[in-house]
Amino acid sequence: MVPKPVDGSPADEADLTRADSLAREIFSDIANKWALLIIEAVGEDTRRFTELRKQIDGISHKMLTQNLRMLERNGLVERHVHPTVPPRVDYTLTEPGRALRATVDGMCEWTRRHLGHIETARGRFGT
Amino acid sequence: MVPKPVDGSPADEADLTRADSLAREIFSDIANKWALLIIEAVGEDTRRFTELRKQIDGISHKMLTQNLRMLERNGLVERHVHPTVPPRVDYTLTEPGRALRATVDGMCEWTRRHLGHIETARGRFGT
DNA sequence: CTGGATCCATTCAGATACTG
DNA sequence: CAGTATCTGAATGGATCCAG
Repeated sequence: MVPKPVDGSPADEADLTRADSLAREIFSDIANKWALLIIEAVGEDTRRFTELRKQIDGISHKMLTQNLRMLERNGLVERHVHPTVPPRVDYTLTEPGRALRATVDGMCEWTRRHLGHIETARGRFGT
Repeated sequence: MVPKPVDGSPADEADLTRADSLAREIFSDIANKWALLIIEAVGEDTRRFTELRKQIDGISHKMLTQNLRMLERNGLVERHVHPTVPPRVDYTLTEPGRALRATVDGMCEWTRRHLGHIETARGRFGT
């Protein structure tokens, strides 16, 4: 990510470590199962809360809201509340969100492509 | 990943759900902070246990071994034990591991590119 | 040096109940 | 429908000790 806090010039050392720790924090946020699956699930469309809940399968009400808030906080998804009754909330990816999704697509594609290799690797490993 | 268990032809339904659940399991394995950071850290080179430990910073002895075992089990890293004393163990990425690393690179690049956007998004969000 | 095992605090995540 | 809050068991992760 950022090479390493090898030791910078005293002047911008603080900035470097701040940027670095921010990067690590963001990375930790998004490098989790649910966040990535949610980003995948929203896709190019606009999705409602319940749609996402059904689409992701296995995710709990709590984890979905929690991760959606986190993604919103980091500016990856946008939240549109329609002041109707019953309420309707639409989620869409922001531009950075869509950019991230492209790389997540890569991971999904990777998973599909290497399913076989992984299965045999597990066999050799002994479970 | 795999669209959804919408309902397949009875014949291969079992296979589909098996492949699907396997894919989800793998995705859950690798979509975690440490696994991705380790893959990044090993890179094109061959790395020793202690090198990784120093390079990743923040990772504990336990998490490193645990994740290395998991990555090995899934055939993403290879483990070479030199029967010397003191022992020396080298880790390298397998071909699938390197392929995955390419997509992880994308995520790192993404993080760098959008640091600014995220910081301002957080400001607007109110923390 | 590498790595397993154990103990223990913290965190996480599911279930449930309650609002607008 | 969407979301918050709380309670509780389960999983996580760090520290430490031991071994080849």
